[in-house]
Amino acid sequence: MCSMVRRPPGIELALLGFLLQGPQHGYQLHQIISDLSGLGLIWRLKQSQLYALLNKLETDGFVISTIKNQDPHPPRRIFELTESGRRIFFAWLADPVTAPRLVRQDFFAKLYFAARENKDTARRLIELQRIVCQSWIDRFNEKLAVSEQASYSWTMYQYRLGQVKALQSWLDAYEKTLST
Amino acid sequence: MCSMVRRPPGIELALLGFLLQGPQHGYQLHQIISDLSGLGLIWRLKQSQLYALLNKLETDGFVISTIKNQDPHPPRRIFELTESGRRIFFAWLADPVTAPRLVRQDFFAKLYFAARENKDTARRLIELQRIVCQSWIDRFNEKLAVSEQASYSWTMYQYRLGQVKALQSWLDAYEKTLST
DNA sequence: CTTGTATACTCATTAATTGAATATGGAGAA
DNA sequence: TTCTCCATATTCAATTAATGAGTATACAAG
Repeated sequence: MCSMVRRPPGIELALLGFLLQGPQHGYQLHQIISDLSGLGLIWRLKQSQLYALLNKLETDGFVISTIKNQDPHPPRRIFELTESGRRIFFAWLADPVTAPRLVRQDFFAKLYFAARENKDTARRLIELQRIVCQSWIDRFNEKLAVSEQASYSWTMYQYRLGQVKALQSWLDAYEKTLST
Repeated sequence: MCSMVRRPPGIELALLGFLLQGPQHGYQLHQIISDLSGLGLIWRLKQSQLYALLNKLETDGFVISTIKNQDPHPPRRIFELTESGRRIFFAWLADPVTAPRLVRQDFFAKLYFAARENKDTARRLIELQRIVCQSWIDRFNEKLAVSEQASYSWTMYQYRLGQVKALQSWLDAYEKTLST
């Protein structure tokens, strides 16, 4: 029974993010999060999955739902962000991701919401992520230094170093577009 | 009951790969696959998970297990590759991965076994992956061409393009080390 | 008048993951 | 010696997650 505080995965935080605009029902949220010009590029989830996530968020107290009858239309379950949900969302938004493999989905989800907030929020996120990115570069360089040249791990770290360097370039380029 | 043929995930194929060397028991396989200078850099799995995977592989007929008593030591369950298992492994090994997100784990697992086979196998894999990688670059360029500049999807594709280009550079560099 | 699609959510089943349980031998410390 | 800790080797029950189908209505198009 050691429940502690669950750290919801990025996709749940994204759900919270969409509820900032105001209460929504599940079906609506599913459409929004599946939008192929937005987070649909990052995650795809089935309806039943989405409702499961919303249930968890409600158990954690990050959202509350109320049934709203729309007779004769099917009744809607409206989800609303709680104060606790708002807090955890902004905490998540302010933090860079801690591993390169989280960039593709989690970082870009954060960026999505940061950019929709305002340029400063986006800039702050990029700044922090740049620092973390630099630490990855340093770490991989250290790993390379202690790996036998052309060994499997050396080869692998060469690749990973290349990936994080490409990320760094991208962060630089993106930051420039924000300064205008 | 539409079972069809299950396409096992990369980690199961890796298990088959380790059985090429000869029959092994689960505990041994767990140690081998967890080796931090090998596939342990890519995947980490718990013992109980490993046995679950082996059970699936046996159901599919890719391995067969026999119990071997080692009294008074705990009995071992020895796993052996079947002909069908060997076939599916080499088919997997010969194919490049079909999506950028599969490079980090699946492609590098393939490379691990390809390189341990011989240089030609590795070279063939790299060659094929280069072709696929080029197609990713083309695709992202097309996406960029039809995306509104500085839109979210444009931004995202810029990033993805950078990543696959870095992969391409790495493939080039790695291929050169093979030619010596 | 019929077919198809959009709305809106639930549920039972299957699949995957987890941590713990089991049971023994051997190494090293006290 | 005796105690403790770690390595060996696998299984299992229990929790969690994922999937597809089911339900039921409205509305538009053909």
